[in-house]
Amino acid sequence: MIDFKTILQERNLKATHQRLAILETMNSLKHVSIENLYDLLLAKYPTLSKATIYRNVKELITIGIITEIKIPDMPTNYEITKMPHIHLVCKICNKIEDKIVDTKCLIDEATKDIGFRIEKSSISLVGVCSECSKLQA
Amino acid sequence: MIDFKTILQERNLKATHQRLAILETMNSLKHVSIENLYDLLLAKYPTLSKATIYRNVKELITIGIITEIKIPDMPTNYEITKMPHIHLVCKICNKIEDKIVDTKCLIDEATKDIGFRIEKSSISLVGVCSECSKLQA
DNA sequence: ACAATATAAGAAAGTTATTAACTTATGGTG
DNA sequence: CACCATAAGTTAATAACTTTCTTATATTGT
Repeated sequence: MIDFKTILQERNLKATHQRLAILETMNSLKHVSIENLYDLLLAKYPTLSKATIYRNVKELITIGIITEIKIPDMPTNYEITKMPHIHLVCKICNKIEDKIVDTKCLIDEATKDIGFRIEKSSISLVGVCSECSKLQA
Repeated sequence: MIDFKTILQERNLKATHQRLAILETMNSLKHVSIENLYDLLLAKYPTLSKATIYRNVKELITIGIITEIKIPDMPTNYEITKMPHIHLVCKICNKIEDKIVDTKCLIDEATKDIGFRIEKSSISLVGVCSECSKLQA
C-alpha cells in the first residue's frame, strides 16, 4: 500500500479524493487509459469530469509519480512510475505485462560508434501471450 | 530511388500525386508527423486536404508500406517500412536516428520464463545526441 | 471542531485532431 | 481518348483535449 496522500502533500498538491482514486486505480490495474480511468471512476464519483482526469494525469506526470506509455496500436496508457521496465504486449487479448530486463547491452550496442548519451528507454515487445497461443492452436 | 508507383499499383492503389508525394517525403525525411507532411506538401499542392493525408497514411499503414512510430513526448511519426530497427531520440534537438541492433538477446531474456511469442518490437532510446552534448558542456 | 484561504473540482465552452459523407476530379484501362 | 473506378477536396461531424469560470473542499492556524 503506497502512501499516495503523503506523496501528494510533499509535492504541495492537495490529496483530493479524485487524485487518490486515479493513483489507486493505476496502482491496482497497472496500465490504464484516460477512457478506462473515466469509466471506472465515474461509478464511484458520478459528478466526475473528464477535465479533472486530463488535468490530473498531466500534473501527476509533471511531478513524476505517473508515466505515460505509448504502445503501437493502443491508446496511450499510464502507470505508476516504478523501476525501469519493458512492456510485453499481447496483440490478441491486449494484456500488458511488465518485465524488468537488463537493457545495458542493447544500449551499449546501439550507441557504440556514436556519441549518444541515453537517459531513458521505451521498449514494447508485441506478440501473443501463452494463454492466447493455446487458444489459437 | 524506390519505385513507389509500382508498389502502389501492385496493391491495387492508384499512384496519385498525393500518395507518391507522401511516400517520397517520408523516404527523404525518414520520420514525419501528419502535421509535418501537411505543411510540407501544401506548398506543392495548394489544394491539398488534410483528410487526404489522414486517409492515405492509414491506408499505407494497412498495406504495410509505412509504419507508425510512437515515441515518448513526441507526436506520432511515420516512416517507410524497412528492416526492423530501433530509434535513438535526442530530447534536445528532437532528432530521430535509426539504428539496427540485435534484439534477440533482449527478447530471450524478457520471455525466458513466460510463454510469450514476440512478433515485433518497438524500441526508443531517449537521451542527448553528441552535437547537443557538446553545446551543453 | 472552525474559519480563512488557496487550490482543485465541475460545468461548459473552446480548440485541435481525426473521421465520415458527399461531390468533383483523375489515374489506369480498353 | 473515353469510360469508370477510385481518390481528392470540401464540409460537416465526432472525438480528444484544454481553458475559463464558478463552486466546493483540503489544509492551516486558532
